[in-house]
Amino acid sequence: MLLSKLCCERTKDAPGDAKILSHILLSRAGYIKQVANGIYSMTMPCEKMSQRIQNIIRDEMDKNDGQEVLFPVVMPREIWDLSGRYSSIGAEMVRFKDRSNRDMLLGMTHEEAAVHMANHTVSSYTQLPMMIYQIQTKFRDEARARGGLIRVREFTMKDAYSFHTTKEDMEEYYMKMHKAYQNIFRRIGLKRFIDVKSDSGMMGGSIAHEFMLLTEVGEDSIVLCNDCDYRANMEVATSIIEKPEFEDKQLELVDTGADKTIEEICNRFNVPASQTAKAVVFAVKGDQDQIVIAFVRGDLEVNEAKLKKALKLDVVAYDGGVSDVVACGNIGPIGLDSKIKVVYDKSLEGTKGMIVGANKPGYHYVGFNISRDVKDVTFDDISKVKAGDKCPICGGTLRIENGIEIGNIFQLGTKYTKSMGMTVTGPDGQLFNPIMGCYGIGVGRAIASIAQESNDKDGLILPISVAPWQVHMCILRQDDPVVAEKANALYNDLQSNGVDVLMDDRNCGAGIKFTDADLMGMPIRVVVSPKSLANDEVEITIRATKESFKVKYEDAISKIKSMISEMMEQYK
RNA sequence: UGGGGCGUAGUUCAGUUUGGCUAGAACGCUUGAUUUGGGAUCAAGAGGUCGCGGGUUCAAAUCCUGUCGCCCCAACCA
Repeated sequence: MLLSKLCCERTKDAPGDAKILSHILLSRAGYIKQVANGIYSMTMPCEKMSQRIQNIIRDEMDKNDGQEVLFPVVMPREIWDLSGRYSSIGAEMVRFKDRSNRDMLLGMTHEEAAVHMANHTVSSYTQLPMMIYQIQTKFRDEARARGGLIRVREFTMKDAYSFHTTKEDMEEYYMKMHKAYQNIFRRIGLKRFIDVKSDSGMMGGSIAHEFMLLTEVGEDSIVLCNDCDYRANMEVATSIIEKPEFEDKQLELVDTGADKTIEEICNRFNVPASQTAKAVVFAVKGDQDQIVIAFVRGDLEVNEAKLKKALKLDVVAYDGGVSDVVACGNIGPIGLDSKIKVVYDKSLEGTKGMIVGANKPGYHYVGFNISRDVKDVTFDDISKVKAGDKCPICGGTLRIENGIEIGNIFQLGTKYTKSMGMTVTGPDGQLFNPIMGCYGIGVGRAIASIAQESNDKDGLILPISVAPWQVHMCILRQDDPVVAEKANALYNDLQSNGVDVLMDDRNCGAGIKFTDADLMGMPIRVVVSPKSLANDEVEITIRATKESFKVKYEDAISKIKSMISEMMEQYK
């Protein structure tokens, strides 16, 4: 490809609204152009990178007997009614009517389509296990897209669906896909990625893992142990809660004046926050009258994902004032309206000598003993892990990092096969619902992740496994006919030797060419100039290290080819 | 869905507070000359319904109003 003709404009300035590095660099290099909120066009270099990533994904899927298929982008309401998700998914799913007034939708995930396909093709257990996958555009009308390609509304995704006769078979396959995912992320050149246990969310099912790129700009919080390999998404992370013992005293109602916050109470009584309990008010989603109060120890926070799981209810922050609930701010466990649903965190189990609100203006209880003072309490793990907590596996110290979700795998079970009525004849001649797994990777997000992780002050540093071109040739003194001829000959020979080359054939200064080459990030730069040609040499520079050396013109092709295969080694 | 910010040339922005001459700069682009190893110099040039609609005014990029779009924070997020 000749750079002079490439539809891809590099700029010195990033768009004013680009805030994070991957967005800035991909924009400046001309790889992406925003068309609307969360909707981007990709120029040729970006699309080539996308295709290389897709081919690596394909390779790993095919190694696991995946069958590439294509589901429709537009689906009728009916198959989504079967799974119940036509109504359970909100505004994120784009719905519309076709010309004959039928309800249609844009695919945001394809479990329904996968089950529909499998249901009409598989009738015997002898056809299982089977995995089908596609690489296709999805549309999710996100409440807020952000960060360039990090979180978009329209994106290319690989989604795979496997069908099994037994749970054991599904679990075994799940582990294979887990391994395939690690291979994919390593092969596209990501370094700081990990897998974490995650919440299965609205996908349903039991076990799920997310693959995360650790980066400060990540939207997810990940809990990691410094001493063992425990790691989990904040949504499901647990820790060993240390429980300091406080003296068991008689329950006493104390006038605490205007003091309300944990901090004020701690100061008044000179006690640690862990000797208090705090109440956080929620309401059931869609019904602000149905109030839920979560009690956690004063030094902890409520983890909403865990709370929802414990309640088996979707809750949201209560938007009314606290005084609507108990007529004052001092919410406590004693004497609450029985209509209010109450959840206690495990951190409060067995506690004595605590200070809690009294549900009475200006008063708190001191000496609260939960097993003595409250009837029929059950405890759930609903608190958030904090940095410095003890690891639930080894007792080591936990830390928290941010991450971008780059892939996820779910053990779905029979959620979709059952609801959509997919049955297969088993070995015993009886019908059963196949057990499913599903596995997703966002291709655009992978590109953003590479850009986010692999760069320096001058621009992108693309791994050779995904770089749109392996070699970026710069011709200095394009106007010199000898140089131009030699450069063109090298360009053609490299291509006929199977090397992907981008050649900067513009008649402009060296600085401009080097700056653009650095920004665009191809792994190998080859400079052809009068200076080097005077010694019958060309200059080769490695983008990642800026290491530079000269080779004889006639040796250039073999040297470059051997460099490429050497560089490719680590992405095999 | 709350809160905040922004919309002026291909790009990044100034100008809006306090209405007033032909709407500006830099980068990019075109032409010519001189240049040519880390974003060159000189000269000439093209490029704008100031997001869109309505209103106030002798006069609107500027004030009022409606609307659309974009960004950030929070909530949400298979």
